[in-house]
Amino acid sequence: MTDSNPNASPSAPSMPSDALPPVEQHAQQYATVRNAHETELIEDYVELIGDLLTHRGEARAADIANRMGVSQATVSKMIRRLNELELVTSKPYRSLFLTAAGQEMAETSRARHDVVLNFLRTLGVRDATARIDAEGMEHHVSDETLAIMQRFTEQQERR
Amino acid sequence: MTDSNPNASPSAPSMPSDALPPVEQHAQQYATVRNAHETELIEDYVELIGDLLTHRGEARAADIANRMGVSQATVSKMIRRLNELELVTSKPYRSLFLTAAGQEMAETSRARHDVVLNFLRTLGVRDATARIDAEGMEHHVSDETLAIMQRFTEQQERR
DNA sequence: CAACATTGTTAGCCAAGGCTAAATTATTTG
DNA sequence: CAAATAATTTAGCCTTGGCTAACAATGTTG
Repeated sequence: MTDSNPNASPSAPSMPSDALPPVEQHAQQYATVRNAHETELIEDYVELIGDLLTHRGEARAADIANRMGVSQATVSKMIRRLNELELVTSKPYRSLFLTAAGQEMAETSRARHDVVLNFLRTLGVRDATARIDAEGMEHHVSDETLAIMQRFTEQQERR
Repeated sequence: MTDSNPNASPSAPSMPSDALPPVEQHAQQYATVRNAHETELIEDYVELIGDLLTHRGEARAADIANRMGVSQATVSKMIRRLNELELVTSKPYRSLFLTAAGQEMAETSRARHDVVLNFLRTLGVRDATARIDAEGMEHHVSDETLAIMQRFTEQQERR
């Protein structure tokens, strides 16, 4: 057996470079990230479809492809998946709609996204940068952290 | 052509739900995220190997597998990739070492990781949560945001 | 030092998420 | 309303990053 001393100095509260966390905790961190990766693309598509429906009245595959920056073929394949997951309904060659589950996911994602984006802006990050960072961070922020970000943003606004 | 009005109300500074960003910017956001995904696993492995070398003196495939929470076969395959990318050197059945490029990547990743982790702690996020969130956020935080996080943490500490 | 346990590698499978090229369906317009 | 254009889908390819099972090398210990 290697790694026989799994938790040398479990928490050295804010030093430059901590010791390694206990094996189980460490593995849990990575597992959480892998997990997030599985759902995040799905959420991004659903969120985008929701936004297109809200702001444009319809969500066409071509628009999604343009905004995602991928080929139409990729979008078409993805829509099939979203259909299987019962997040969208679609008739061939027609615009998309969200199921109830899809709408809920879209709203949740949108809300998280907004909290993160506004938090970054409040911190003083430039708008374009904040948008890029928020897109990536959105799926990796726990509910706990999200709540703290929200509170922080509100406090700053109340100045 | 659909989506013919690409930038209705380009920036409404901090309202609950913004309008859609211009198509090119929107595509850029997603492209940045996709890009990050390509490198982040590599960086996580390299960072972990660096940490194991620092704190344990050696980096064995079994330890990596345990800490990553994946099978040894997966690690073995990954090590081959890291070798091809000239980030690590390895002899069969022996411990790993980082090349100069690998060391640089490990240090950079570690530094980013620490900034994000300490920022979250400073915000008031619980340690275990902060560790999980930092692991995911690390690869999606721009240099600009990172600098702001660093400054924020330092300011709070100086109270 | 032989047997057993641990560690590492290889082969072969799978799903996801990209792509291009070709075929099909809708829509617009001369 | 026919022809041209645009949108969508399908087929087939590729890479990544997981997995299990079988095999090979190394290390440990009775």
